[in-house]
Amino acid sequence: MGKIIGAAGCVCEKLVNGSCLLHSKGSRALGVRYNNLAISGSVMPFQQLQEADGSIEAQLPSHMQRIEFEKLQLSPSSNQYVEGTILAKYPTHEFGTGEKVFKMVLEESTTQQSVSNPETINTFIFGKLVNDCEHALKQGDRVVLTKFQVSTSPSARKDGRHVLQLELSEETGATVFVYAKSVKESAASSNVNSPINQRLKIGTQDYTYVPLNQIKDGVTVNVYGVVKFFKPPYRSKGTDFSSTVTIVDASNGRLNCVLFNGNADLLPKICKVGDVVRFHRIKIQEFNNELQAINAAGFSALTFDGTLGAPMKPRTNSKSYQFTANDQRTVEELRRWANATISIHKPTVKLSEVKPAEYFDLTCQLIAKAVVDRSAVLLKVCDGTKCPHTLRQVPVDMNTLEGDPADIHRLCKLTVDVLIYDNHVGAAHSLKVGTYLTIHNIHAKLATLNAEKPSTSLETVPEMEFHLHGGTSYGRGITVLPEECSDVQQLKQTLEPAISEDQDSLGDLTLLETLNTSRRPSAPERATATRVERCHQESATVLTAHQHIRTTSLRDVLDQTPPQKYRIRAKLANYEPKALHESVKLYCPKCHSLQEIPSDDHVDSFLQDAYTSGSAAAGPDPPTHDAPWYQTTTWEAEDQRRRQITVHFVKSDEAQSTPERSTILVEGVSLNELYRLSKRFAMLIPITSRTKCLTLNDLSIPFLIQDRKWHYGCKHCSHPQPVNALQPLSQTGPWDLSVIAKVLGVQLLRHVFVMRFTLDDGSGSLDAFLWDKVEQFFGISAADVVIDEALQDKLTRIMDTLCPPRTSDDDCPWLECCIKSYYVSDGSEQKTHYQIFDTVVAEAEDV
DNA sequence: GATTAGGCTTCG
Repeated sequence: MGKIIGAAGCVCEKLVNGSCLLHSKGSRALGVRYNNLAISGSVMPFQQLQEADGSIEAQLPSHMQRIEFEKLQLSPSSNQYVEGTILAKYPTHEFGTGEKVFKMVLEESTTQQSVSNPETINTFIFGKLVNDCEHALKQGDRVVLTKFQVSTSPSARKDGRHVLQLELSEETGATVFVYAKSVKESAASSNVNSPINQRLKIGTQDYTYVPLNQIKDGVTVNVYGVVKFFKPPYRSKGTDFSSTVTIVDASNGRLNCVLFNGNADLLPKICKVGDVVRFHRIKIQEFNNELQAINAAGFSALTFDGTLGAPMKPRTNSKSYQFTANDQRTVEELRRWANATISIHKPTVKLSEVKPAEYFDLTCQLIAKAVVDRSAVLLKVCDGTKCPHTLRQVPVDMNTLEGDPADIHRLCKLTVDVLIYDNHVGAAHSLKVGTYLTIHNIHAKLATLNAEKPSTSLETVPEMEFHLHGGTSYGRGITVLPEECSDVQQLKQTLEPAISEDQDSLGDLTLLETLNTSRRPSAPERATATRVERCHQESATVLTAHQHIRTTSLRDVLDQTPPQKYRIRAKLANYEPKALHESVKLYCPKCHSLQEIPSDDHVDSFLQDAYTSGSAAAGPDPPTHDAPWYQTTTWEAEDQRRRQITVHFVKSDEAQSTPERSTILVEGVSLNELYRLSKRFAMLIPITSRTKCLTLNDLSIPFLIQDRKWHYGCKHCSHPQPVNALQPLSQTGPWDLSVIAKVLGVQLLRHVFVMRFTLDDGSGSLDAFLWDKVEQFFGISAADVVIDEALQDKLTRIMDTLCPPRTSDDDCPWLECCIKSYYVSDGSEQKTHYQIFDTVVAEAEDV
């Protein structure tokens, strides 16, 4: 105890020989001796102090005063000293004159208080002093510097450190004091198997840290370790958040820790593998023939960036943690060990390096986000590098995209779409745009691979998509990174130049890519798209995607074999059918069959036949009585046949007050009555009661009319159920079309536009089908246009614009289109067909 | 007041 240990070669000897400091007892005595030395002016330029109880002031001349970094001035007084911890130490450099210099970064430190907002300062050691202490000083050492000089730091703006820097050389009488390790500590750290644990003096409390290879079952211990694996906090199936952390240390020990807390903030704030953690109070128990740790009462965690030289500021939510110089030393040692231990590292992957099918951790900035559906959130993220793969753009409702449109536009070449699924959706929801994140175990999936296509084909470009799948396997999850984290600092450095570079290289057309959407664009979007597109392309149609693909001439399209996809530019020479109402068909999404909408005549005669055959069959009388879920009314039609009309009013609370919103089941009605009733009632289901129970008709006529829209079922794919199956629904309020269809066993047919466009670009001509299943191309609902005259007029106007009647070819507008080619087998031969996709009509701005 | 999870890839 109390021994002064000389450190640096001859300096040490001189110190030991030239002063009577050996065997002194206690720091006060030490202080006096130093005092004497300092006053005598013979103080050695580099000395080690015993780290012991008591403050450093006691060991320095009494007139010396500590000056905090922030109070430093260009001309310091000679009785000032600074104290700090070596955050980084750089290799020695030799000037042409033979003089040596090395640089250190010092962090202001205190011994027994929590460290908050530490300041760092660049420090240069010159001349002979370099020889004295370049090997003796280590990262993590606490030093006291006297008689230093102060100058302005030329690199302050770049490295963010103090605007001043310290310079020390023997000539000016500078001295470097360094705290020596205690004997006990040295013994513990030099032999990790030693039963003597590393004991660190912290204020009034002793904390013992157990090397991981000495962990025993049934005890509660404190440990230090380097994170080898971790799962970011996630909501467990119980009441708590859970986080799994595997730590390792130099003892070759390894410990799986399963941590729970109702507050995710109280779990360790680990950002990446390699972080250093200090856990207080973990309980060791056995599970699956292995020891594992669970957080015990009073558990607290500190997490440190694992980067060498990074600030010693722990991430924690704990308000009262203690952190000593010895803690700093331990963290530094673990950092050094971990950085030299390859198995702990996880390679960082930038977007520019992503390989197909790879799972990796992506550290990035959140540029925008959008809810896709209940199970997925879209994050648009950027890491400052450009992903070389063709990226899948996730179609998204622009109205739900959260983020600065200018940023989204500016960065669209550098951002990737990441789909976040299932249990991660909640976390994704709460992310703020602009945040720095790590998305752990993101999956880079290549959608298609087809290398042997011509370069103009869309298929040649396999699209990469990024998913964060559900579950927590492999640490899947999202971590919000704190600003000061070294990864964020690095990321910022990458992002800034990338962003400014990108700004210049972007054309206006990229705006369209941000508008990429498979749904019908909203009117303002269409208008914007139209304006941009008109200005560049003067096209009557615009693409909703694939703007990066270059245009192919129709002659080249015709020369190539299907299947292919192209971007083309052509004029609409002709189209069919000219009678636009004929362009709407019924499509079955299940069997993909296409059929005409039954004509009024057809429905009328069907209804008449149904009644006639019903009467002729002389079956049981239609059930005219009430049922628990409907009330029945019958009356006679005023026609020659004294036809009986039966209406069953489905009971619901709403029906009592608003007949316009009620549902009726009708029997024995004519076409005219069907029309009239459908105007009055929200929902109408034509039925027949030729059998004992109420049944649907045979799907030759609409099975349901809702808000005047006639809905049909597929004869091939439906398995009609008795209408009584609807009874349970009558309790649940407003009825949903798809639910009714499902309950009644009906496969709904969809209204679609089907037209044939004859396209001509001068190099060639081809017929392409317009198959507008999602009401995208015209921006008009095919189901609505059937019953809405205004929409029919609009459709006519659009077609007159695309293909003006009675004008010369010169007045025809150009159409920008995506088309794909495919084979259709015609029994004996295969014919090539073309279909338009991802294209919408550029609406006139006043529409 | 116990339970949760206890690393080990995916519906999209």
